[in-house]
Formats: sequence, C-alpha cells, structure tokens
Amino acid sequence: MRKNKADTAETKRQILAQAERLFRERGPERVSVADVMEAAGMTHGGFYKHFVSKEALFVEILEQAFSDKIGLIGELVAADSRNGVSQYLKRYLTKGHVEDQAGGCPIAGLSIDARRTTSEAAAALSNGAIKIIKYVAQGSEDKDEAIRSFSLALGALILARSVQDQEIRSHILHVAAEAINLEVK
Amino acid sequence: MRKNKADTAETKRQILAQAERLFRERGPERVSVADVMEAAGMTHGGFYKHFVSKEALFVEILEQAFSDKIGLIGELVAADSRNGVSQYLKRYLTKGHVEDQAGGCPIAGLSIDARRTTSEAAAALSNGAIKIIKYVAQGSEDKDEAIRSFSLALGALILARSVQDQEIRSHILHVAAEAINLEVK
DNA sequence: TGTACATCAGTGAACGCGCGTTCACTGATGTAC
DNA sequence: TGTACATCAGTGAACGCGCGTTCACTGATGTAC
Repeated sequence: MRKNKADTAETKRQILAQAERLFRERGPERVSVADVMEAAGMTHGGFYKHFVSKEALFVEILEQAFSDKIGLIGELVAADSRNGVSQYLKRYLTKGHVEDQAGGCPIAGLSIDARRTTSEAAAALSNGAIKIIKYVAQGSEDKDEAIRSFSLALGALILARSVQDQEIRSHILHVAAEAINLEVK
Repeated sequence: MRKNKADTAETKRQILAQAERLFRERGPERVSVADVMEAAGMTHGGFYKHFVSKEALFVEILEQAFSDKIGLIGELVAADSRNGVSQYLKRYLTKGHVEDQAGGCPIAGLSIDARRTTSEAAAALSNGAIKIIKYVAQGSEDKDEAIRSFSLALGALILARSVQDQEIRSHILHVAAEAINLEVK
C-alpha cells in the first residue's frame, strides 16, 4: 500500500485541508482523528505517518491558514499596490465571509482554540497575527490606521457571526465597510 | 444531606460562576462536569440536581454572562449618561481585560464555542449580542457610530489577545482606544 | 533491464482512559397533623 | 411544640461510549547490484 513521494505529499495536503475545514466548523475538540481521516478518504491509523499527534496537526493547520491568508493579501497588493489591502478588507466584510465558517480569517475562526490548546499553537497564532498586521500595514501609509481598519473588520465579522438576524448582520457589515472605505480608501 | 432553598440557590450560583470561569479559560470541551463540581466544592453526581445536561449549563452561562455585562453597562450609563458607554469601551481596551480570559466580554470569550455547540447556545449568544449592541447604541447619538466603536473594540481585544508580544499588544489597545475617544467622546 | 531486499504509507483491531450520565443511597429539611 | 413521613441535595460507584494512540500486518515503491 506504499505510495510514492508525490502521492504522500498530496495525501498530507488532503488531510490538512480537510482537518482545517472540520476544525473550523466544529472546533478541534469536536472533530476526531478518525473524522479527519475519513474526510480525507482513509482510515484513522495512517494519520500517525504524517503527524506525531492531533495537537501537532492543529499547529500545522494554523501555520498553513496564516500563510494562505498572507499569500492572498500579497496577491491583492501585487495586483494593485494602492488598493490591495482595502480590497482584502472589503472581501473580509461580505456576507460570504460571515457565512464561511469553514474558511476565512484564521484569527476570527481559530484564535480562541489556538490559545487554549498548546503553547505551540498559541505561538503559531501569535506569529501569524503579527504577520497579518504587518502585511496589512505595509499597504497603508498610516500604520496605525491599518491596525484600526483591521481591528474594525475583525470585530464586525465576529459580531455579525454572533447575530442570527440577517438584517442586523448586514447592517453591521455595511457600517464597518463604510468606515473602512472612508479611512483606507 | 438536603439543603434549604437559599443554600440550594447559592450552590447553583457557585456552580455557574465556577463553570463560567473554567469554560472561558479552557473551553467547554476541555472542562469536565467533575472539574466544575470540584471547583464548586462538591462531587460530580449532584450536578444533575441543578442542570439537565452539560449543554444546558453552557446555555445558562451564556445568559448569565450577557445579563451581567448589560447590568454593568446600565450602571455606567446611569452614573454618567453622556460618557457611560465610552467608559465601558475604555475599560474594554485595557491590558486587564486582555489578560482576563476568565472574565470579560462574552462575545470575545465564548462566541465561537456558543456557535459550535447547540442551537440553544447559538440563540443565547445572538440574543445577548443584539442586547449589547442596543445598550451600547442607546448611550450614543449616532447608532452606527456605536456599532463601529464596539466592533473596533471587540476586534482590537481579540487581536491583542492573539499577539504575545507585549509592545504590539499595548500598541493595538492604544490605537483603538484613541480612535474611540475621538469618535464617541 | 532484471532481481532481491528494504522501506514505509495505509489498514483495522486493540489498548487504556476519561468523559457525560445514571442510580441506589444518605440524611437534613420541609410539611401535615 | 412534637411526631411521622415525604422530599430532595449531594455522594460516589458504575455504565457505556468514543477518543487518541499503538501495533502487527500488507503490499506497492524505492534501491542496490
């Protein structure tokens, strides 16, 4: 049943992708190793050929989630150095992002879990968050304004996700987006 | 071993208080019913004389946490109708609140767990969040500005908690507090 | 290119453990007379 | 006020279950000659 190197790497990618989705949806504690492996199309035993523990998987999920997000910001800034970051924040404040609990911002979706599991996970969160702040600030003239804009977007996202009423949700997103457009432009 | 009514009510209050603290620190899944009861000074079996299940406990924790917070905002506004809300938001953006994972804002500390457990917990979160928005908006002339200020404070709190570097933490809090003072006054 | 052996990704049964919940029991409190 | 009985808060052993992890095994892949 051995696989070649390329297949093995692809398998690990699959496990990571499925685990990231499931961890975000249900939380790390409510997803078993068997759930993750089943979603990736395998049985549970093989998990330990790729990760030393479930906690190590979570650390890799965090690292991957942040590097994906930073890649996205990089692309947007490369395409439009002036408005790349505000493009990112506009996307951040859409109904799609609010409803996409399985994807989206890792700070909004995984920060509480990261701080509550291991110190390695908390460190991965911290490193990722600092990088995101730096990348967002990079595209802006006023660094503090970037921190403000990102904080506002993050808070509005979490508040909108907390509220079930669709009108209030939309209103929160709208009000926050408006404020950021004025500030960041 | 039976207790009188007053003692029974006090016991339930104790269980709720200890459970709230533990759930916030470690997350509901990493705290057992036995942990909660031990913290409250009892053995695990008696838990079910007060709550039908661990999930029902979580719903009550959410309801209590929000009503406590709304009570606090009410007090601050009653004491100073003009600046009560901005007093609340100033307190929100202190180092003390960032480090107080066992207390503080229930949206920042419990919203992810609430959305991931039962629909009852998600509903309790939604009701609580809507009430907080209303109470914060009540003290402000511009309702949308209140939503913006609260979103900014919430996002800055979560971002500051995510970052381990003390300087960056302080800077995030400082920048957000400054912006709110300018806006809400 | 072909052969023999080592490697190792994936399988699925088994492990030990902790969890949420139940239950028979205890004895202090509440109630009816 | 005193007595007899019902109630019920809290105890701690026991339950069934699912989880993270281990392990002997399989067979395809990689490697040495």
